[in-house]
Amino acid sequence: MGNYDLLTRRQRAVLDYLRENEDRFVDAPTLDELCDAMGLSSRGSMHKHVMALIDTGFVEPMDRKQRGVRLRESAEEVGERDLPLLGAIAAGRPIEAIAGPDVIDVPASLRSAKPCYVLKVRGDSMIEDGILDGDYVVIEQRGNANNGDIVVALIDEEEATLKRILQRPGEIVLCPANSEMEAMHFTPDRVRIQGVVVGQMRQY
Amino acid sequence: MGNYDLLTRRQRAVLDYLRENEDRFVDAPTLDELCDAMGLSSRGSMHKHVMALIDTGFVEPMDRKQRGVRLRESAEEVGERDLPLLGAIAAGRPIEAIAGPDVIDVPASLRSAKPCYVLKVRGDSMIEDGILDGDYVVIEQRGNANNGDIVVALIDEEEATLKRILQRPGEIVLCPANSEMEAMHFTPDRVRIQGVVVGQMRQY
DNA sequence: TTTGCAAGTTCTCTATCGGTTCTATATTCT
DNA sequence: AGAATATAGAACCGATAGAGAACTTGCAAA
Repeated sequence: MGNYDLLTRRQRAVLDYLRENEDRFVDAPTLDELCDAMGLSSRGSMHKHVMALIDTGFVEPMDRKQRGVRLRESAEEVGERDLPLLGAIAAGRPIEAIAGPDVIDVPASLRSAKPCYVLKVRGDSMIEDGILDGDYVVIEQRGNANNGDIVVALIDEEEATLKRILQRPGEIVLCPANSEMEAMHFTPDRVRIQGVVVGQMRQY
Repeated sequence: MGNYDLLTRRQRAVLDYLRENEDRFVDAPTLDELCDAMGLSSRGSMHKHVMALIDTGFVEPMDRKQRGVRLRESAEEVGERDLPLLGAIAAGRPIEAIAGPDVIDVPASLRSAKPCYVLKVRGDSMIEDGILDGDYVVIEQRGNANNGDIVVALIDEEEATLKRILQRPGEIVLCPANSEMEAMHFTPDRVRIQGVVVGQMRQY
């Protein structure tokens, strides 16, 4: 997300105006309307400011789009460290929505630079790796993993599960960390990796 | 960070003014504004003072940027969420200093409102409670605990240990979560509670 | 399909702001 | 007295800002 400090005063003024009047407009405002609102008389000048806001990421690019011109606030108020809390993961079920906030604060040390999200763990299948029922795991979103990684895997496009992965020729093994459970063997086409655990948090 | 003693009186005055009025300015002040505030009439003179502050590292370099007199104060940037990382705790030894940063970023959800600090866990004594070697635990600093809490306990004013606590009349039991270890029994006068685990973090 | 207009894009030109660099002069301290 | 510190003021120039014109493009009405 853009850095507020990089903006000039006028750019900030435009941004502030957009934020404060986000709901006032049915469609996004046109450059002319913005000029009008801010006492300018040159569309070209306003265009320059808006481009600066697009460059810094505060405004959605509006390439050529006409009519109800796209000056939308891309900024969810998601702070830098808030990651989306997608839901709860339990072995053998789809990821399940949970009540409560849909973002969660994660320190930089527990996440990677890549896109991440958070899941709440249900069940004891990884208990011997110290992942308990109720823990939060930080997942780096990617489609591949190294052997030994703990991954979120989607089986038959249907069941999500959190397991340690072993990729062998023609076979993928998903290993629970619970001696009462069995490792599961699949053909590679049935398993899709959705992410890799990079951090974990527990509240007491 | 710059050395305050290297500054001349006037430079110090400017720095003090900047610090005291950091939030008064929406934008960083201009040299002229600073002159105005401090009763000078020459931009050039102020420029020289500010350059001195930049040289000593108190102010961000403002290469040609407009309104560029920005404090480079680390004070604000040390967020509220940094907690002191006191060291490593291993059963039966004093808390041990460790290399690396001495603070660590902890999200609000993993700490309490009371004073907290962080310890790095050494050893497997709490493994069955999902606290592994290398994990970070967030400790709320207090001298008492409820039965069943995981606490940092100081034994004989000497050995620190992380255990689940059971307080019984005339006796305190410290229970590891590791079936290969034995619970330890002490008379209450030998044990001092130093804090209670309220959060936990693990990096993968 | 054509056509007209609304609205985004790209220019140039201009004014002002504000950081930078000078020189010259004063003040303070050793 | 001489060095370090401060101040004033002028000249310079890049950055910011706005105006306005010309061009392009998408949408919709004719």
